[in-house]
Amino acid sequence: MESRLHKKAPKPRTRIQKKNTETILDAALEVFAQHGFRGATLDQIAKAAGLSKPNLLYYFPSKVAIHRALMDVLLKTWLDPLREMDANGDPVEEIVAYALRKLEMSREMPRESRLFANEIVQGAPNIYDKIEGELKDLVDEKARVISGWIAQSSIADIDPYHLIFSIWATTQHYADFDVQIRGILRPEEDTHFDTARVFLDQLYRRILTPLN
Amino acid sequence: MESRLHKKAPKPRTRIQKKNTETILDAALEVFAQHGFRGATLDQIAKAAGLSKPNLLYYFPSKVAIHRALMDVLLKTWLDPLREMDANGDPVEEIVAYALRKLEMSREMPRESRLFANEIVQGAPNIYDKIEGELKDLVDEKARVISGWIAQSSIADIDPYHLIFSIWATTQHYADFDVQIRGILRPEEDTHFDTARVFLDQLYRRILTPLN
DNA sequence: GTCTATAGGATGATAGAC
DNA sequence: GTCTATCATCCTATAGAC
Repeated sequence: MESRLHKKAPKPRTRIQKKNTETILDAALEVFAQHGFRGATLDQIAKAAGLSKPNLLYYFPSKVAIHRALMDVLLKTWLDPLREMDANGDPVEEIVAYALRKLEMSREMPRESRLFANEIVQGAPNIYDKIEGELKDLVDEKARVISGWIAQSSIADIDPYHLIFSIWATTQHYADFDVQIRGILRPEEDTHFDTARVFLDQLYRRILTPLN
Repeated sequence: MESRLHKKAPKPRTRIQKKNTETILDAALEVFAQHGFRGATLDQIAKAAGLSKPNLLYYFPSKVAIHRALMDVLLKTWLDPLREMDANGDPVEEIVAYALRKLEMSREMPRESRLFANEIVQGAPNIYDKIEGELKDLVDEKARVISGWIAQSSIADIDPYHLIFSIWATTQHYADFDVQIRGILRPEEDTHFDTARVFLDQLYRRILTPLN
């Protein structure tokens, strides 16, 4: 017998269930990312998923349940690039590579970035505990690594936390403020990700390289 | 007789009208910034303004009218710091000063920053014309100024547009992602704006200073 | 599992007394 | 100018047929 403490989406057992669950989450990602939690409606999600509204609610018990399911996956994948930063690698290269990986994520997963941005800008009502928890823990750990690199003069002396913040800001900006950037740079194709890559590589390489 | 082409808020003529209009806009700024356009309700705004809902709609004909009134003021004040960047000043100092002014705005006007962020992340439905218009024009103009400085070797050779984007990103991040930063840095008081100032000063000074 | 129909509540906006 | 009462619509969620 299943737990009754929390209403949950049924664990997808059949192929159809799994497929529908994924379709719904993908549709929900699209809609939540563009309109925010409150601005998104089940009608929009249902339409995007090609299902009826009640059928949506057969797979997920409520609107918040869909959003929560998305958020659970999001934070994990969102932090993967930072986790990969290797304390034993070359300091400058590790940090620059991290920034470029983040930029790559903005290009490949702009919807996830905007979903996250919507949540944070509005006060992180649904993931504040995770920010104070696993996110803070990971950042603290990596900040210590960076501090170590600074102590051994492998990189220039800068605040590790604000360095990480600046990497988040500059890279996610290309996904979150995409319309603004397109409005200014105009070009039809997305060549601005290439120029952004060059810029950020140059930017972080220059601040990190020790002055000696 | 008044124009019937566009429903408008009554021009505030008496002191009371002016005061109420301002109270409403301030309340609306608070609520829209935190919940986005769709997430905000007239009830919330009315409560925050200390007025009844119908009384709100006496001063503004609709919810969108309030939002529009806010957006009109916003874009202007938002671009003021960039306008102040002086082609005749010292190049490095002008750009660093611009970045620090933007950071100051994030500290003093976080609600405006989040209002803007909400609008852009969700695709700028209400101000896209202004982005393609006055915003693009101003950025183009200042990018030319920066290109001139690069041409005369007063600053290092970097993409002017992405430089401006990075200034927007790194500074607005402290307002828009405030909860995240607080969750990680934790301190009770807002000392992180001081450390951010030091960091950004250092950051932009280092990339801009020519290598010669 | 999927649908139509609908309950039940919130929300933007208006009517009309004062 | 400001209020109470209310309308009309939209939205989340459920009931129940198939």
